[in-house]
Amino acid sequence: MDNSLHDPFRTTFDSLDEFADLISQVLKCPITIEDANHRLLAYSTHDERTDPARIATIIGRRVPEKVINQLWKEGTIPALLKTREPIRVQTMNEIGLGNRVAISIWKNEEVLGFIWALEIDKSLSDKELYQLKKAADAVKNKLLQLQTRKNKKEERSQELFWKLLTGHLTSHDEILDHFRSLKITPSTSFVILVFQFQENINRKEEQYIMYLLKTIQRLKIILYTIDCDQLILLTSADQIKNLTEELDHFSQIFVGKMNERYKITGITPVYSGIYQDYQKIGKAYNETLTVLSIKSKFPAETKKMFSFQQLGIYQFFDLLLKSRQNNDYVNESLRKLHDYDHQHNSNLIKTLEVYLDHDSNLNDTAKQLNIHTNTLNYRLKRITEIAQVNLKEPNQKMMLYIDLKLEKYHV
Amino acid sequence: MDNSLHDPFRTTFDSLDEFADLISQVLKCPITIEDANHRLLAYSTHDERTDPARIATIIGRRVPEKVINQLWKEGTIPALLKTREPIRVQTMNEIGLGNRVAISIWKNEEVLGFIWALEIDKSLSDKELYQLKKAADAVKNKLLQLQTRKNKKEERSQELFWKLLTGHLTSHDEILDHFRSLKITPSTSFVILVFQFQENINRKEEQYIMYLLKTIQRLKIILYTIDCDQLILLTSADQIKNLTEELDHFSQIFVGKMNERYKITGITPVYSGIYQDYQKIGKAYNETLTVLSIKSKFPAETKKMFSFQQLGIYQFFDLLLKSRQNNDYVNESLRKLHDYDHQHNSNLIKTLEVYLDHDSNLNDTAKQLNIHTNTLNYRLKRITEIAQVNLKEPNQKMMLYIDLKLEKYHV
DNA sequence: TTCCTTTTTGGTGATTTCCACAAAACAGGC
DNA sequence: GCCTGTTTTGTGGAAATCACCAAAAAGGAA
Repeated sequence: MDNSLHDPFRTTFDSLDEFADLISQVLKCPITIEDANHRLLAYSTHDERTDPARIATIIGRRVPEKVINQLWKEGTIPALLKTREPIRVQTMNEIGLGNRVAISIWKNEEVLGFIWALEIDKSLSDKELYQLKKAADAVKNKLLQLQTRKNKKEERSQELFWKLLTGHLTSHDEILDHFRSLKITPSTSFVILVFQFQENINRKEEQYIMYLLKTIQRLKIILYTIDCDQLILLTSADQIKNLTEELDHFSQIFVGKMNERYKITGITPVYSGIYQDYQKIGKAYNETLTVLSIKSKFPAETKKMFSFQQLGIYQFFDLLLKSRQNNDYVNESLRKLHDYDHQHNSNLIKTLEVYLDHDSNLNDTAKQLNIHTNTLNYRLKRITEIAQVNLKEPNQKMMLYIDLKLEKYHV
Repeated sequence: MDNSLHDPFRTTFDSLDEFADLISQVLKCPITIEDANHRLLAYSTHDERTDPARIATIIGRRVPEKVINQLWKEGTIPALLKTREPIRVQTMNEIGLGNRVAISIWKNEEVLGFIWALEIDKSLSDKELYQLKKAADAVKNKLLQLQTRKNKKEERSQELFWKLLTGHLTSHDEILDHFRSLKITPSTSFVILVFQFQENINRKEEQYIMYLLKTIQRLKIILYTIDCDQLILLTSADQIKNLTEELDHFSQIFVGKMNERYKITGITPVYSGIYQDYQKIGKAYNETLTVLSIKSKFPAETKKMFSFQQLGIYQFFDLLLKSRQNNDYVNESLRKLHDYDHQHNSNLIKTLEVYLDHDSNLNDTAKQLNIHTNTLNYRLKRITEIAQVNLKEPNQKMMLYIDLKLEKYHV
């Protein structure tokens, strides 16, 4: 029938792969179907011509991160998220991407996925582009089904995650059973990663987050959930050499992209230590909450600290602050230095603080203060005289450092 | 009468000075009368011959400390405290002491004071020594009167001291009034000094203590009292350059002499910071009690710390310990190092601790550990690798130090 | 045993720290 | 203004630190 010629996709099909092959046959080019997060859903096998980007996508079952990044930068993805029309992409050799056409799959106002058609030897004609659009329309219900199935699984895994976070699962075997039933391979060591947002996360932002989590492929995320203004992740720490660096990097990318792509700012990343025992997920989660709480109290000093470990002395800061305030104790040494500074317009306190901040390194300190090394030496000598302290005693030194930092919060 | 010739001292006299002159006339030599604590009570003026030690005693209204020390070492004072017979002392030029005879003044089993007779040109005959003994007997009642008068004053000053220690006197003027009425000149700055004994201080020990306090002349003691197993002193901090050193020295002498002279051991000295405001005596006292409490909890690490200031980080030690135990947190870095030490029979933990104890000084640390500097350097490099820490970050370093110390108390 | 890795020790030279001394700059009081 | 004491900067030399390399010693696994 003429009708069937006009729309060859008005037919039933069992699997998405079958449908990909159908499109491929009609358009005479290799076809790939992805979900909204650039995970591979199906690909045609009928046509063996392809390019490196497509191979990588099929092998990894998702579009490589650098390809996604490039497509964002260069505008393809933003365009696909706006229009229902096909978008043509020019060859980008640096990421192994040949000429192709993409179209987004829509359900109401939401993008469910994408269809990619490689233009290996020839460009698609306008008619073929129209057919592609029809294909995108035809596939949407299938994708919707997949999505709801995935949503159900997601719900179950979120439930599991919350049980773990709140410490409701105490038996190791029970936990492993849950993982198995959700087809999650548990890792031998893990880290809890929390992103604190400035405001509660709404539906739209949640989609952005999911998109980013799926497309940033640096860390393996086992479970995730959202709680008001927090994004909580359970990530695997297996086979990562420099974990701290990796976590820092991941957080930085996440925060950076949330900002540049969606203009969401003020996200604070924080992570727990590494744990092997899944019963300790609750503990790890509490650790991150503690870090967030300390960071919110002392934002300036803890700016560059993201884990409990890194907090160092700030782990105890509110405890110390409270103790000092209760005993209304003043560090005599610091008082004397303050007095001296006041009377002589000097800045011994500042000198001491910078010196201690720089781990008693003369060169660095002098450089930071823009003074001669000998001047610094002289000042330090004066400090030991006036404050009656011995800067070679780690104990006294630490107390000075801590009291210096505490002073800033004496209201 | 023959009787009066035999005992020329059976007579009444108004003042002790008058009596000293009487003895001097009878024995034909200069006479000095001291109380049990070697404070000058009276001296003869009839005979102008004398020696440097006597001059110094009269000028300072007490026997100089070094003279007392010498007389203890050389056995005179211990002998005087045992026998009621006169004791002869040979010239000791190094302390300006000429030949002389001394006798102790007894009331029942207690020594109330001493009479000194200088043998400038001639030695006292046996008859004269016998007369000296009679003089000592005659003067005892006068001394007893003085003592009870002094005791009353002491009682009043102790009462004042307790009021100050417990913070019952809040008005500055009121405090000054009390001082004036007790004829005590208040100093502009003071320190509370507490000696913690191992057991309650009994009557005999109290006498020893009073004796030592009166004879150690390094610090000016304004008020003192005894509370069960504690000796509490209010000392002036005026006109002392290096107060800490002075306090350390005083404590050391006190503890040393209590041991060598009276075999009382296990005394822990402790002192407060310097305060100007007499209303803060209570605060200063509490400070010393805190120090004592911390020292009793962590005796090994706080061995050489005697003031709150010196405690440094140990000021918070029990707070930190409690916090760590509550959160059952383990420092990952230290755990890794411990693991490594265990597996490889190494001693990175020890190395790190000594290094931190020595304020990151390579030379000192290497010397203490009996290893080559390069070995130490190598180990430190390994430590940073294994523990994943940056030893140039004061924050991390401090946390390591603190956790290292805390570990020793994880039971 | 040999082989391999880890650890210790030694040596060298560039850089940094520490110390003493002195000249110059500066500030405050008179 | 001048005087005095404090602060800054400069110089120079001894000691310490740091970053290398390399040889020797130790310890473990095949």
